[in-house]
Amino acid sequence: MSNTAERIIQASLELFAKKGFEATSIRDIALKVNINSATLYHYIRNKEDFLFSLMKNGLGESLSYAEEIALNMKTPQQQIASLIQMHVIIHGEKQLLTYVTDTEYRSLQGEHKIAIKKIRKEYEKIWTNVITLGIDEGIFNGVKDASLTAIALLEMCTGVTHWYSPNGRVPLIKISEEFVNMGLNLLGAELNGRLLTIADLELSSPPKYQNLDTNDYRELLKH
Amino acid sequence: MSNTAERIIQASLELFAKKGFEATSIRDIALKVNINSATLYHYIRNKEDFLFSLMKNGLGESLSYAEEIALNMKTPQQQIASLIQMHVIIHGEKQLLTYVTDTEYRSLQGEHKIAIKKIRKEYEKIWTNVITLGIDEGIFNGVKDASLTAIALLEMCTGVTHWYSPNGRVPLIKISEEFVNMGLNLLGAELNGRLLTIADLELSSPPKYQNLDTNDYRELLKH
DNA sequence: GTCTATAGGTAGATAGAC
DNA sequence: GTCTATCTACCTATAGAC
Repeated sequence: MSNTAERIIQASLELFAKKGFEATSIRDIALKVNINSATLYHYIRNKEDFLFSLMKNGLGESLSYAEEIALNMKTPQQQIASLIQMHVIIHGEKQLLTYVTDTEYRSLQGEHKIAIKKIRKEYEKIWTNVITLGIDEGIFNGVKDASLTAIALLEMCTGVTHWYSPNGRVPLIKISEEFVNMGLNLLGAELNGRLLTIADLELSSPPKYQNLDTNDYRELLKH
Repeated sequence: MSNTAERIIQASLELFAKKGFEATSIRDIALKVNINSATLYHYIRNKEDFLFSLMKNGLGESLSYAEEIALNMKTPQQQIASLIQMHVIIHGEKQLLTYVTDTEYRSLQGEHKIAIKKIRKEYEKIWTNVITLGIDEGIFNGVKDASLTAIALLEMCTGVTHWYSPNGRVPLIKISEEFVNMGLNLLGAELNGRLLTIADLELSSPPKYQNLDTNDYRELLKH
């Protein structure tokens, strides 16, 4: 795969994140990559299809991680903690992609919009199921409505993509741990009469999501 | 103030929310209001200035509510509970305005961008201060980093604007109460060894933010 | 307060040469 | 794989009549 393809993807993500998809023109991307705008169409079918590929790729990866966690982690506490940590780290490490994915849904059309909505729903369903299980088993005693709780937690964690900076005061791994603790608090997960924390859980450490920048971009383009 | 002005604002909010600001043309708005696109410029200076006015108005109202809460509520528990409830209800009742305000920051330019950022920071500061106070007084024992906690809570509550539906399963007032409970859990606010809930707090009830649709639109337009 | 007409520019996308 | 040239459509905004 050519270097030009990777540069197109990187430049597009930067522009889409900074200016927004609609405000970014084909010529803006071409200028940043230092190619002619007509050359872009050798790599992409059209602008909207390109956005769809980016979003599908980003969401698909998160979904497969979530499925793996739901399968491999034993207790609801470990499952929700791992989901939170994975979600936060991905939204920090792959900030441009998650930011674009989270903000440009409106620019999708027809079947593309339906397909992305479906992936989102599957992802959310995994969170809801884990929380439902935790409530039913009497582990999460601070909440009653699993759907509402899942959506609240998801929005809280997704928000990381809006404010996180790699140069910020708190490193991403620490942020992810604090978010796990806040999540466990929110759920009312207790251990021996005190609030459960991430230190009480045996999670795979360090999480394998930490280095995600070696992406395979092949599926994002038309060839 | 003419009826046309209100219809312009309503149509614009609907289009900006559905398609996005950049994807909405002056002609789209004019068509929806059933006027010529040139007539629009009798009411607005230009498209970007109009967006700024909408956002400034929306954020300014939230900020003044937050200032009132910080001033009138006595304890950090009451303050954060009221802030959460107010934020959630506003994001449900004024969904179009908050949605546009929360998603179109990128389309602002120069001084407008700076001004909106400043209001956001002031608003966030109120939340951070309340949480700091609660931590210092030993009331919020589940968190340590007030800034991180404030931003997490804010993102969680702001998310309501993305998924809330007036026709949904749970009424807005109930959602706001659940969010207060989740927020208190997250902070680790306890009472006699158990998690504090909204029922333990004496909040003004029903909240005055419930009916907000009688807006004064005068400041949003150029006259 | 609303219109017609239009200026001046940029948009996404394609044809076809090399 | 990259370019020049270009089509058609649409964009924001304004001038000026009524």
